[in-house]
Amino acid sequence: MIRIKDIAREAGVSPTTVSNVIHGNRKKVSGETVKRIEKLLKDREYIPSMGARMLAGGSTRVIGILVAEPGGEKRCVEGHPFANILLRSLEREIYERNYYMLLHFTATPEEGIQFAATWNVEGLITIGFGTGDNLRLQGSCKVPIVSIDVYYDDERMANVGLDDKGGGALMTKYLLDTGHRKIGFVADNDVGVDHERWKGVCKAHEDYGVKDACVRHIIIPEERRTRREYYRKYLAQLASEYDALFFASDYYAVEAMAVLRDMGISVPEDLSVAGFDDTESAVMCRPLLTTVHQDVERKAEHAVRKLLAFIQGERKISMTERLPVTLVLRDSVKNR
Amino acid sequence: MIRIKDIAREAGVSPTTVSNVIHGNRKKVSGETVKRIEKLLKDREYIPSMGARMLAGGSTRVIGILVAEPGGEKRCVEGHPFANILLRSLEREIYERNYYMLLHFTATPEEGIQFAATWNVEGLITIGFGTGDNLRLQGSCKVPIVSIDVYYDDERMANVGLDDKGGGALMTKYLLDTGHRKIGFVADNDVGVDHERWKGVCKAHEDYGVKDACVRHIIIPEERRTRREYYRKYLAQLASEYDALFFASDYYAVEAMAVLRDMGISVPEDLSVAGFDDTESAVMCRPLLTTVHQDVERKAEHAVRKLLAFIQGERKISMTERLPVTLVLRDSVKNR
DNA sequence: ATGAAAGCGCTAACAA
DNA sequence: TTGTTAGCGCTTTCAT
Repeated sequence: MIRIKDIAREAGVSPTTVSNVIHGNRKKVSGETVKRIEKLLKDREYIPSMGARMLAGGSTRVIGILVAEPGGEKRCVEGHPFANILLRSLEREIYERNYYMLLHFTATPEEGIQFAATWNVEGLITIGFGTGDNLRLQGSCKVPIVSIDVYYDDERMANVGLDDKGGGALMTKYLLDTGHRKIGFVADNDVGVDHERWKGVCKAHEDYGVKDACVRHIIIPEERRTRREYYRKYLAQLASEYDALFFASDYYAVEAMAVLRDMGISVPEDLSVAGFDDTESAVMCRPLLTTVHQDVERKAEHAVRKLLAFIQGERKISMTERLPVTLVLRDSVKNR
Repeated sequence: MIRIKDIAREAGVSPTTVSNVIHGNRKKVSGETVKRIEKLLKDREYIPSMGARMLAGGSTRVIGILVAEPGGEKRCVEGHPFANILLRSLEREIYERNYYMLLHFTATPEEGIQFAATWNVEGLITIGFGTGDNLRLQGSCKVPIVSIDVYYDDERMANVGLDDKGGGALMTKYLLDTGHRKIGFVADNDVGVDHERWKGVCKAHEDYGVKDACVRHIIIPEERRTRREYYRKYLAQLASEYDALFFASDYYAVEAMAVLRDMGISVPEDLSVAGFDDTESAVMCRPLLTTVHQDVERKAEHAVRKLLAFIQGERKISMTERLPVTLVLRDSVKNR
C-alpha cells in the first residue's frame, strides 16, 4: 500500500502538499507541483485509506441507507417492488458524487442510530420508515436525513416522494371519464402514501361532481395468505358491487386480476382494474394493466441530491418534494 | 461521542483493559472487571469508531458486495429477479456476524478493485460477473472473494450457485414423464448458468433414452424490444413445432405466456411451458407456472458463511458449492 | 490481570 | 507556496 507520505518523499515535498493536491486545493499549490504530484499519484496507484480519512477529518464520505424491515418480514419485496432499482440508482448517484453507500436493513430506528454513529455517516436516507420512526431517528442523529416515500405535512422532515394524491386523482378522473360510477379503492392500510392516494380518489370525485357516483376505501389484509382467503370470500362480491377496482399498487392489482380470472370474472369486461406504480409486472400480465407511472430512478436522484445539499450546508432547500406521476393507459380498464 | 478512554477513566482502568473486554479477551481480564466495564459500556452507550478501528488494526469488518452492471443497463432487474431479496439476505447475514456491507454496482472489475482497496475490505462477494472478470478481480485483490452464480469448473474460484444442471434435468425428466417429446429449451445465451441448465436438459434426454424425442436449444434476444419482435415473428411457429417450451428463467416464461395468450395459443392445452427460479411472478400469472425452485436466502447465507470461513483462514473449504433445487408442479404443464 | 506507549494514514491549524 | 506538527480513537506489543 502506498501512502501520501511515500508520494511526498518521492516528489520531494511535504505530505500536506500532496494532500492539498488530492483535495483540489489549487490555491495552495503551484500549478507545476500539482501536475507533478498528480502524475505520481496516478503512476503509483495511490489509493486513499478511508480509515485514516474518517479518523482524521470529520468527512467520512459515507452515506447510510436504512431500509425498514418490520418484523423480519421480507416486506421490502412486496412493499417495495422497486427496491432493487431504487438501491441501484441510489448507489450510482452516491458513487458518482464520490461518496460511498453503506446499506443496512433494520427493524428498529435504534439500530439505525447506532449504525449511523458507528460509521459516522455524513447523511442518511431512509426507505420505508413511518413518520414516527423517522422522527425518532431525526432526534438522535445530528446528520441530515432524507426519507423516501414518507408523508408528513409538517416541514420537520426532509423527504422525497411522489405526487400520490395527484396520481390517485388522475386515475380516478380517468375512471370517471370512462363511465365508471362505482369505484373501489383497494389498499392494505390507510396511512402515508396509500392515504394520500385515497385522498386523491376522493378529491377527483368531488371535482367531478357526479351525484350518482359511489366510492369506497377497501382495506385488504397485508399478509398474503389471509389476503388470498379474503379474496376467496369477498372478491366476487366486490366485483359485482363495483365497476372498477383501483388498487394502491400494481402488485395487488396483478394479483387480483389473476384471482379474478380464476373465478371466471373478465377484466375489463366485467370489471375494470387499475394499479399504481407501473412496475414490470404491469406489462407481464394480461390484460396489460392500466396504471400510474412513477420514475424510481428520478426519486433516487432527487433524494441523493437533496441529502448532499443538506450536507454541504445549503440553505433554502425545500423539505418535501413530490415527483410528478403520469397515467399509463393500457387494457385493464374499459369504456362503460 | 464517548470513547474507550472515557470508559477507562470512569472505571479506573486502562484503555487496554476496556478494549480487551470489548473484544471478549476474557483470559486477560478478571471476571469482576469484565462485568463492571460491560455495564459501563452499555450505560454510557459506547459506540466504536470504525475509522479508528480500520486505521489501527487491519480488521475493517467491511465486506464489499460488487454487483456487475454491464453497460449501465439495469440488467440487475431482469437478469436478477431476486436482486433485492439477495441483497437483503446478504446484509442480514453479514450484519449478524458483526460485519458491515458496502455495496457497489460496477461496470468494470477495475473499479471494483479500487473500491475494495480504498475500503480495505476483508472480503468480497461478487454477483453477476462472468468468469473472466472474476478471475481478473481475484488476481488483483488479496482478499478472499466468493462469487454467486458463476460457473467455473476449475477450482480456482470460490463460488456458490445452484445445481443448475440437476434442475434442468429434473424439469426435463418431468416433461418427458408427462409425455412431451419435442422440448425446446429457451435462453438468451449459452454460457454459465444457462449452459449448465441446458446440459441438464441434454442429460435427462440421454438418461431417458427415448428414440423419438427431439430437443433443441433456442436462443432468444436479450434486449427486450428485439425479443418481443422475435416473439411476434417466431413464437407461433415454435408453439406448433414443440409440445413444451422450457425457459431458462421464470421471467422469460411468464413473458412468453403472456404473448402466447395474445396469440390465442393456450397454455398448457396447446403447449406446455416451464420456468426456472420460482420467483414471485410464477404465482402471479395464469396458468400458475410449473418451475424449478431455488432458495435465494440460502444462497446468500452460504456465500457469507463461505467468505467468512476464508477470512478466518480456515482450511479445507470446498471451492464451489451447488445448492439443491426442487421441482414445483403447477398448472402450465399438462399430461400428454 | 493490568497498564504504558507506539503508531495506523490522514487532515488541518499554524508556522515559515 | 510549502512544511511542521499535533492529534483523530483504537489496537497491540511489551512491560509490570
